[in-house]
Amino acid sequence: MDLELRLDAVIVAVTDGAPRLLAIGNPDRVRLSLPSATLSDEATLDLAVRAAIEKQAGLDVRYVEQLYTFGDVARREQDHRTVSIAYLALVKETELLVGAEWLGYYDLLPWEDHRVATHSLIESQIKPELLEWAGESEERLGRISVAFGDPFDGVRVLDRYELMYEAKLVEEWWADQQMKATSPVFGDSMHLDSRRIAATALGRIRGKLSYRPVVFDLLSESFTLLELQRCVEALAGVQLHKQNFRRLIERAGLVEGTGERASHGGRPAELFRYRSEVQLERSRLGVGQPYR
Amino acid sequence: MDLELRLDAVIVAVTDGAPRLLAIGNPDRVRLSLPSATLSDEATLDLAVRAAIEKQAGLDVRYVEQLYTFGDVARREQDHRTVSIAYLALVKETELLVGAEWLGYYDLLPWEDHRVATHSLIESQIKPELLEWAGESEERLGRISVAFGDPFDGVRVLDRYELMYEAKLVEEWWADQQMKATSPVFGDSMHLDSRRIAATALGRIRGKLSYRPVVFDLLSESFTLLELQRCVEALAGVQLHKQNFRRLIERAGLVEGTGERASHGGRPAELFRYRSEVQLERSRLGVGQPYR
DNA sequence: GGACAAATACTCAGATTGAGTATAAGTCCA
DNA sequence: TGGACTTATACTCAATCTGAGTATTTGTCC
Repeated sequence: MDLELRLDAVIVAVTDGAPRLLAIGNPDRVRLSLPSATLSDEATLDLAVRAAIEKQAGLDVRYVEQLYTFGDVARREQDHRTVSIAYLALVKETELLVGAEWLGYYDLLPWEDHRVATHSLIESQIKPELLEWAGESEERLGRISVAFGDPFDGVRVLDRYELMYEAKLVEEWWADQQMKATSPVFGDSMHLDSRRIAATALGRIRGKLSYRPVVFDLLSESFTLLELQRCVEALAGVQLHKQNFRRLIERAGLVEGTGERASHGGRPAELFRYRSEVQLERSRLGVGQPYR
Repeated sequence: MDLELRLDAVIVAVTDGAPRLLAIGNPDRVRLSLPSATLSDEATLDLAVRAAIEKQAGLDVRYVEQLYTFGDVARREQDHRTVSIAYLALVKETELLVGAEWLGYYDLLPWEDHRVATHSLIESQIKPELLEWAGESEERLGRISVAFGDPFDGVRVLDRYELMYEAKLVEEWWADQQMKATSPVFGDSMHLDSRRIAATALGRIRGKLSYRPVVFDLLSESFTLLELQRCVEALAGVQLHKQNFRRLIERAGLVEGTGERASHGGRPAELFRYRSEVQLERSRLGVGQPYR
């Protein structure tokens, strides 16, 4: 069997309260896909990924983490296996080279953003389709109730995407069958597995949020507590309770005031910076998830 | 650069209150290593791993999960890269084929078992060495205090192994330099990266314990609550408070009584079985960690 | 100088957690 | 046959954490 090894990267930034990921044009000119590179001669995989990103996209990578290795035999071409090691990278959004663009995460996965009235999208459009697909199957009904159930579990992004795929509710399913969709599909599609990998990445970020200080790799050097909160909310896809959020941040000792203040047309807020020393003090950090 | 792709498996079982992992003999006849296979023609990586394990070891694999993909250029042989996709598999311990054996996890990583008086091993033997290695370095001191600090964070198994490695406290460091150890080393060593991968696996299991029902893949069909607790304790490496443990198990609805009872020389306990239906009911399950 | 926007300060009930005490129901052996 | 011993099971309780508020301050912008 023919074998190919690639590195794929989900490069994430948060701007204007929306998480975005970097996508590049594709030979087929239709769908975008994740940036991808062949494995170079660097000593470690992490270094190879960083090098590839900095070369291809010219971005200053703050954080890199291995996501998952995908290696299914391609649905379309048998007798050929692409093993792709997917990485998650966090950056600050900047100007891009031509050929690349930022996609809104919630344009790809609209059912993941619960800051807005996504509830109705799920309840009135998605769930009926899913339930029809499930029929009497206990197994399917169970998966639906866990993935889309109440309380909504933000981390299960991949579970939800896979349900959508199996229920033919995303264009990728139809593309994999080399068909045109004949029933409604949701969210903007991407090339091959790109959207699935992006879903994996979002789930990972949401999971880490609560016990690792990942947000700070997406923010500027200094920020107000509200900006911090908005960034977390964008990633988690939920609105948080301001007072409780602050209580937590303070208790965790994650940030320190700079003394300066920023004003955006309200009472000016103090500017804070991340105290990177906490990594050396405490073990479990991060800006939890619930405290709605 | 020469490139090779392999599948490695950390096959874990819990017997007599001790977590164990499967190791196989090695050509060098000295150190044991993890079972490993080349990638076969199965449609997915998971299937390839299952097939390899069932063929090589004849075990009934209950659960399989991808761990991590390691791909550093070998420290010993330059110009050659082995990319190994490591998997975690959970089984019930059974008889083994010749050439394979069960290793006690805490023989490999003695500093991980806090059910016994490991505290003194760390405080009196390991920490002094680590501190000497750290010297004045804030970064090193911080890592030590987080990895070995109080409260002890069970999940950071890999962090601890890596500190031990960097501080030359495990035989693998010396082997990688092709030297004989001239200062004390801790735990039984394995071939190349095997022990590092094993450490990754234990960390993963401990992490999952609290939100996925992984224990049940290691237990028999029916078990007493104490057996369940002992199994969790073995993996977590901590002793738990019996009453609080039971309170949690009941609240979670993870198990149901079978009506039968088992006696081991005390008041007979009721036998329970895992309610696999919970997976379809609730989202966040598992048998938490703390409730000391 | 008022309307507005956001920050900051407190409060409070209910749930969760860590740690016990008390008692029941078996086995084992002298 | 009846302790001694083991383990199960039932409750209790204080401290803390969480979710959800209310009230007050301090700026900016017309």
